[in-house]
Amino acid sequence: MRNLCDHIARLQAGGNRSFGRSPLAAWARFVTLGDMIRTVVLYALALAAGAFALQWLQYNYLVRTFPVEIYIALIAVAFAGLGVWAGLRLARRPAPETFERNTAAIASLGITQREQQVLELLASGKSNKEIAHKLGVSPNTVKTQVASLYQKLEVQRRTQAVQKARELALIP
Amino acid sequence: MRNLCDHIARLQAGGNRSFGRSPLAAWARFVTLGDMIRTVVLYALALAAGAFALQWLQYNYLVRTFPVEIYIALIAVAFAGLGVWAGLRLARRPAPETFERNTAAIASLGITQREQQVLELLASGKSNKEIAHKLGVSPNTVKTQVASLYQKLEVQRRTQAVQKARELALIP
DNA sequence: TACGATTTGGTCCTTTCGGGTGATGGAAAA
DNA sequence: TTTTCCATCACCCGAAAGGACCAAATCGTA
Repeated sequence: MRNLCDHIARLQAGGNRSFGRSPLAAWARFVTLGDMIRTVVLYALALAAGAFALQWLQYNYLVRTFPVEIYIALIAVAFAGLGVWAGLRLARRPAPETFERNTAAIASLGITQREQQVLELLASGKSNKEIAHKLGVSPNTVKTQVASLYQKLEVQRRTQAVQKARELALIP
Repeated sequence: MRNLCDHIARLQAGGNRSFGRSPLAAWARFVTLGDMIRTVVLYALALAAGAFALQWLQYNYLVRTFPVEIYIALIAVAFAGLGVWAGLRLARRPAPETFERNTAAIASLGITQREQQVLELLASGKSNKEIAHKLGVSPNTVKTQVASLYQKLEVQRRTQAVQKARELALIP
């Protein structure tokens, strides 16, 4: 149940420390549904407005004055610009600095809440004694919990534990 | 000379661990000039090809068969699609996983090359003995260098050293 | 050449860490 | 109700790490 090798492949897919290779993949993973819908609606509205304006211009002024090529060029430029804007907006990552804890990994490794707290303090460079003081428990307890963490993470030293926890997105 | 507090403000600006807020800023910082030129040229070629195709269609078939509104819609859709593609391409970050060592911080803290090597191995979870074996020196030497690192980083434990080095972008 | 920085190595001592074992009380599940 | 899991604490022992010294060899530069 606690075999790391069996889990890593699945778990790492859950972490968000690895960014997608294509912008579309990145967008699909990070943009919320509401954000997507808003963007699409905005783009549709802009298209409609543009089309309306073009219709109006067509029947009232432009076609009687300029050759059709200029008309075509204007449409092309306008919609290309709209497309670029929409593309940039779609590709924008909403919150680059957020960190989502890989709860799937935590659950799968059987790491308890208390052990999570200990892990965070451990990763921030605290000693067992400091962690014990901060959590209001005995240093011996912290030792036990740290040892349990080592077992579950399959490491021998605290620097290795920090390294592995960061890889698995257990801590920021 | 080794006062951390005096340096952190300046040094942290040199690290690249903070990503730009707007996609354009991110693009400007990460996309190379060559990449930009290639994208622009590709887009221009696509525009030219589209315009040529439209001209051909206009004088040979479409305008004699369909009303002008359909023609306009086709142009709009085509160029909007082109724009979206170009926008996505422009917004794509070329190498999301790159890490630039904060050499300014390293120099300012007076961290030597050998100490950098030791720091990386230390951060990867190795013990002093393992580091000594990997570098082909005595464990005592590694102890001295690690102690020197602690002084320069103003920390007491190796987990703190890892933490601080990561903050200052001294290591990935 | 002399000086300073770097790299290397050492000793002695204390503290911290890591592994192992065992035990207790409470809460949740079987 | 019994069992299991979690959190807590204790003890021992050895290994690792850390502090405080010292001191060579090397190398670039003033």
